[in-house]
Amino acid sequence: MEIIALIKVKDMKEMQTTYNPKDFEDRIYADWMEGKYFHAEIDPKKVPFTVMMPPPNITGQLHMGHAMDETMQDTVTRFKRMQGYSVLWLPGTDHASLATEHKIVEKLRSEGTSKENLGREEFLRRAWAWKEQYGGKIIGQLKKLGSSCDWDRLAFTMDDRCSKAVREAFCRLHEKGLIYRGSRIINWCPDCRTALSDEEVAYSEDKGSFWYFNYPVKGSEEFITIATTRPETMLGDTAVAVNPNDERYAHLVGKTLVLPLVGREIPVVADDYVDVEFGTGAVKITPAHDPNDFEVGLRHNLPMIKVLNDDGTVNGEGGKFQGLDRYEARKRIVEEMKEKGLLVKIEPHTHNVGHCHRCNATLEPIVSKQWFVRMKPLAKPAIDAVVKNKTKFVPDRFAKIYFNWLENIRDWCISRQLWWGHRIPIWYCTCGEVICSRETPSVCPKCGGTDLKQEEDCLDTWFSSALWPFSTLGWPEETPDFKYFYPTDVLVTGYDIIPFWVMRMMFSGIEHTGKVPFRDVLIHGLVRDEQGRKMSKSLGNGIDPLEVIEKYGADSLRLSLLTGIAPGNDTRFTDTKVEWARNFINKVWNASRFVLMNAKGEKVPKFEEIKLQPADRWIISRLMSTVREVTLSMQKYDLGIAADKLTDFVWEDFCDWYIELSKPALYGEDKERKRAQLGVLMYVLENTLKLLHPFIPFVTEEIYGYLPGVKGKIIVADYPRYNTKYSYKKEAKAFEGVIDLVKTVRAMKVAVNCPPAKKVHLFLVTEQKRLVCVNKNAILRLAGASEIDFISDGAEAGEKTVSQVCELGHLFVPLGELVDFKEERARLEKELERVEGEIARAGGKLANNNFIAKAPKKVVDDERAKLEKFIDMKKKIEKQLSDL
RNA sequence: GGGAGCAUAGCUCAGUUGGUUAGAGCGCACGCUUCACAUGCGUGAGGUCACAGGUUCGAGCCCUGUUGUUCCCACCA
Repeated sequence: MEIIALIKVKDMKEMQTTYNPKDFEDRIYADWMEGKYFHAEIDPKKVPFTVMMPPPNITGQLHMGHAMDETMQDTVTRFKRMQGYSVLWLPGTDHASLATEHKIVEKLRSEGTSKENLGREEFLRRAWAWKEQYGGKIIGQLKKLGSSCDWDRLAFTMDDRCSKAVREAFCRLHEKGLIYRGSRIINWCPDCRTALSDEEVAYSEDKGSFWYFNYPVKGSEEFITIATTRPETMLGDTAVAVNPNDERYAHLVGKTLVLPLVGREIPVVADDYVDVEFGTGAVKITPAHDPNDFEVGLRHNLPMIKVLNDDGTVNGEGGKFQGLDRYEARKRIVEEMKEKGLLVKIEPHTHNVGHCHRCNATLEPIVSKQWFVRMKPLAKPAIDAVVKNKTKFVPDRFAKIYFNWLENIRDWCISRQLWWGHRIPIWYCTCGEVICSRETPSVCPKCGGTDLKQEEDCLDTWFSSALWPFSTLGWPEETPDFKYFYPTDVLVTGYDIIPFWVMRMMFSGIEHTGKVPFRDVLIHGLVRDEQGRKMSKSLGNGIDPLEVIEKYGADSLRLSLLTGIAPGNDTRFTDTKVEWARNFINKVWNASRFVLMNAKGEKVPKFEEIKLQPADRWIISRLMSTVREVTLSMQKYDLGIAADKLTDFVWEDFCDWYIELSKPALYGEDKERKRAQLGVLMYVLENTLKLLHPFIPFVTEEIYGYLPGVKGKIIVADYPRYNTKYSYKKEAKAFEGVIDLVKTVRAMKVAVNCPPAKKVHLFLVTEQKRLVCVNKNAILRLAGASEIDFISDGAEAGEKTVSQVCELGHLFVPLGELVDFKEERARLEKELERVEGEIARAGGKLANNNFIAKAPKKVVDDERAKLEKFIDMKKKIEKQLSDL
């Protein structure tokens, strides 16, 4: 027997009796950093595997949703790294233009100043300081979680790399005519004072009112009654529309109205857009402040009168209402209309109102000159790529959501009236020339003038995020990184981000690089609170991942986030789940400790040279099928299933059974057998740790360090491979009989209230004598028995026995005074009833010719075997009943 | 109005391409100071898989419909 190692175990005293993550998590992470294990190397001999971290906003700190997102990515990348891929997980943060600027503006306000006071330059200086502070905080949190990302390639959406890519992408789109500037109705946030894209609007059902106003018809006593939810916009009315088929108003079409309070003369127009059934069937038309009215205005060539300033106050068009806030103006207008007798009625009305997804202010649709990306030509290839499976959604139902968005997409408003962000690379010359340039131009190419002014606006933050999969790799340069790592392999993100980001990366990647940016999109759900509510600031129900790490350790947090989850489904975060995870890891810790303690000072043989016993083959077989199942699940990104299979194996098979089964040998006299036993324990432990590592990296690395004969770190160890040589299917199946026997004895003892400590004598009618003999000591120990004897008939077990049919045969246990014949009879009868039910079920199936003819042979054979087994059981139980 | 999800044990959820007697955790009951672990061990109770049809030899799983529920999108001023 070859000796692989004298136990090197750092003194076992170092391993505490309970798992204490604080002892090692930070140290382990530092070791990984030190060893540069996260750094991705361009290695032509390896296959690259690339994941781009969705860059967290620098607005604050990581929440539970991030924790899950990052854990999933880390688990996948660690798995792939161990499988031998050249793994790049590229981390970064997002400047989050609007969100960050909003926060800084708020902060300035609390300091009694404003961004206007500071000026653009000083404001940007502050913003960069903010970035340093919060960006750094986020990175610290990612490290706490155990994220194995390549910090050498850390990116920021406004760093030089990304900025260069943004300018390139903008200019290319502009040159192709896919970016234009125009006056359109856009969503305007009067608080943030910027335009927003359609995707950034959050609608909510708000309670409001419906005001009915009379507009007098010019040169007549007649009125036309309109209804509105936003009276203040009447200042900008340039028509009233009715449905062309509406007989009530047919005579008024073409007539002129006098707009109350303003005095402007406006026409009555006929337009299909108007719903006869709704309101009064007459709609005031404010083309400058309503998207539908805007369209009506275009069709009827109506003037557009903008009545609101950027901050939501009434402008000069509003006459005496000028300068009032929109809501104050609303109040005054209603009052005046009432005074003039033009207010017909007010009805309560609930309607969907758009809010700024950042500051929640009620948005105003406003006509404004903005920059847009023409979406139709870009959407098409992005749809095709998913149709053709070049990019796959996991689970695939999210492809539908993606299609839904792209098929109904409107042009993307990309300009923001903000300072923090990528400034649009457009310059205006006094001669009227508009220059789009990658570099800051010094002269106008048209007139040669040098008085060039750069566009004040910034780009939507998602414009730069859209380039993330390749801008971070150096695009537009054909850098070695770009060539090796792009396209990326999988994008991991939540379903709520599909319209903002996934979709935009898709069309941007295809447009700019000619390739889809990622092969798979792994979509996960939201992390909710214990009651299933979304975690939010306003509810105050958010749980800080760092607090959980502080209390339970990062591994526990990670495992709790990955167990019991199904792809794409929301999950609830509960304390009991983390506790379960902590308990599980403690189990791993103690099982390891047990193996190592027993191995201390022993010469442990190589696994390959051990003569395996049935129990050994059983655990090896279980290990192998676990390796296979876990690997398959991981490859399909079924992390929840993989975690379940793995934890089941570790806790039940390895800890509850195999370790217990191994004790007689470990405590026995036979030194050789003891060493062999240790060899198997060590082998299973080592492989188990490797399988667990992607999920709970810290503790597995820590324990790995204690293993004898192991060199290097587990983070770069080879992932276990399924080996058919060790599948031992038949033997493992046979061994299940031993387990069943032990369980049967235990259950019998409990059934008759036999004290667990009382050793019983077992009598067994079986054909598997050898299997039982080999495992005799383990059986006696686990079942709490004193002796086991083979008999050929139950009578040999004596009087006052209880019996039970089990997989290995028929078990009899004399229990003397404990046996209550009445109870025993009842128990057997209940068992008989169950078995008869099974016989009826299986028999019925087999009596069906269609089943025999159409079901696969294996299914039929299994059913036959089952029937035989139950018939045999029935006979034995009946005999036992008659013997009683 | 359009789309998607969910409905399985008291609670929270798994359930891989349809195929043994539908699983887990927590909780519950009973019993264990068994020399790795009480963050533990053992045994157990608990489910007409929302409802109604259909396809199939066979349905928790596939199809149709119904009900309840959650979410996304669109939106009537």
